[in-house]
Amino acid sequence: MPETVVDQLRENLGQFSATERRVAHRLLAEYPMAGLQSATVLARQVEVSTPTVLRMVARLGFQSYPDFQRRLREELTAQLSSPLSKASQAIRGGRKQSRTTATEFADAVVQNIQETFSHLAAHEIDQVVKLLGDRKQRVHLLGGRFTDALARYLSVQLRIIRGGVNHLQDQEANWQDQVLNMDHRDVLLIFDIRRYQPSLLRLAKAASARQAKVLLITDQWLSPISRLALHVLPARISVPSVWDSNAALMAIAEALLAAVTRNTWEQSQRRMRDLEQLREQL
Amino acid sequence: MPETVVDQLRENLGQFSATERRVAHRLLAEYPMAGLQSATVLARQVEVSTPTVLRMVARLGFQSYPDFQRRLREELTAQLSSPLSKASQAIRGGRKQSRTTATEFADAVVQNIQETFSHLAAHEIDQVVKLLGDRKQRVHLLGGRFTDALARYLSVQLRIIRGGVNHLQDQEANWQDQVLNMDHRDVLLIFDIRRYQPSLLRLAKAASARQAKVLLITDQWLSPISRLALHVLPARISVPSVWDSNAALMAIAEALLAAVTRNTWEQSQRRMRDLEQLREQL
DNA sequence: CGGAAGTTGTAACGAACATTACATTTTGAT
DNA sequence: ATCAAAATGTAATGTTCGTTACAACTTCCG
Repeated sequence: MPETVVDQLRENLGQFSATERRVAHRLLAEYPMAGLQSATVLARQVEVSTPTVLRMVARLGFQSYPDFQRRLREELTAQLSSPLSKASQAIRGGRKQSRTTATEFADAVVQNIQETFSHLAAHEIDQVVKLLGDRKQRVHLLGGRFTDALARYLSVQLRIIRGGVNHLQDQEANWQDQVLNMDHRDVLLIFDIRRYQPSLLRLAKAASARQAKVLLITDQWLSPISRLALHVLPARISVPSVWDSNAALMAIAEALLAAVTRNTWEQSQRRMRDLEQLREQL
Repeated sequence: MPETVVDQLRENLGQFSATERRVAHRLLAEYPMAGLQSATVLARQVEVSTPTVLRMVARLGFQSYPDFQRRLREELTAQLSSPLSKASQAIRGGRKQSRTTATEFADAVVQNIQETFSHLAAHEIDQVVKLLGDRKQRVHLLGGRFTDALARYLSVQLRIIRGGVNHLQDQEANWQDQVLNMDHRDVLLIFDIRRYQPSLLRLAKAASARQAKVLLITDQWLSPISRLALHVLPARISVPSVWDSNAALMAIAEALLAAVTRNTWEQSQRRMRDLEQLREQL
């Protein structure tokens, strides 16, 4: 027997019809506020008829909608009175295998991010942010087999707030001519985690030899590129899976982007406005 | 200017009449549950007439009792969503002096991931994992402007453990012929967060019309695609930055991949070995 | 004691709401 | 393709609720 309404919702999600499920999703997403409104308002929000909301609540086992709301309020006061409600809620979550493992996975990711940031040097971050925000520098990004998606992600975002951003495409042959043109005004940000790719090291060496500044985001065991890199930001990547997790790397990338955006807000804002105009014209 | 309803109640306690004060005391004692009930019920509990309750609420400056309740709900969600960091709240409030540090950013990301997974339904995850692991299904992935990097990331990983994985490239024109060939044996996994892209909705509609199964990973406000989607996995994306964070989306993607890999380990392992051999030959 | 100002409850009204029955549409199986 | 079953929306109904007007009551000052 499920204890909380959240559990009840999650357990019965499969028995609901498609439309009822949309109601349930809204309740889960905006819990518990969505359920404290009137059924009519809730129905309007998910673009469903009022009876559908009521049927869903009835299928959860409640005698009436007011009954359902009363239960929500009771739960709420109980939850608010205990300070560590959040943790216990996550633990109480569910018994099914996949959910337990999904939660364990999430816990591992959370721990990775916390450890990652607790080990990062503020000085290192500041320097990287400064370089990425410097309009006099050209910025090149790339990653390995799995991490290249991150390089792409960051380059797309960075391009919005500044020019001179270049994502080195996958074909190694294309890199060469671009490296040839590099000098001290170029910044090369590389994502590289195990198993470290020799091709990335070769590129880093070539760029470094031409006075380009190499920045590295890697795992805690440090890619060999770290020896050439001006700044190194290591992240934790271990999770209960055969694969490694790139979530902490992404958190770093996003934190960098946020900082760059904030530090160069006037210029960034201007550029974003121009882009907006350009887009409307097309 | 009092921020919360509690403060407002305490400040105006002196101006209330004796009976009104009893109402206020009840509200303070059982906050905020007492205020989420109907005015009539609340009046009955403190043995006061309904108009007295309404007069008190009016004296607090609220236009109507529903107004008052709305405010309570808003306060409540704000309180529930960020129990651990008052710091981040202060920043969102708009103090320019307190600079958002990388740690605060990381805290927000961590909280996002925790909330995301605490709201995910086990049933939903199971079904998605099942579909992604089903070799009889073809899997297509794509995302929006920023989230397409995630689609790419997941497709690269998924391709290692199973065939029939397709990442729909950015040019919208290229989608069309691929959608034409879709039927009930196709699964379309879409990443779509605000600002939701109309082109993705169009594609989802076309695919859905051809009986392809649409899976959606979105933000907590749910992309319009959610109406067509067979399964929806919502994530939290708010961080102290002008940008949204995709970290929780990535965590979901990685959790899915881990589960699929585990559930179909024999087949996956075989394929990975074959790939390894193939790579050595090249 | 008398009267005015403030306080509180009663009662009536209208709006919003939950609920039900029913018609329509969709789905799935044969 | 055809039909039964399920799902969903529409419309009508009775209830609860918030709101307002007004009368009864209290308090306090002359």
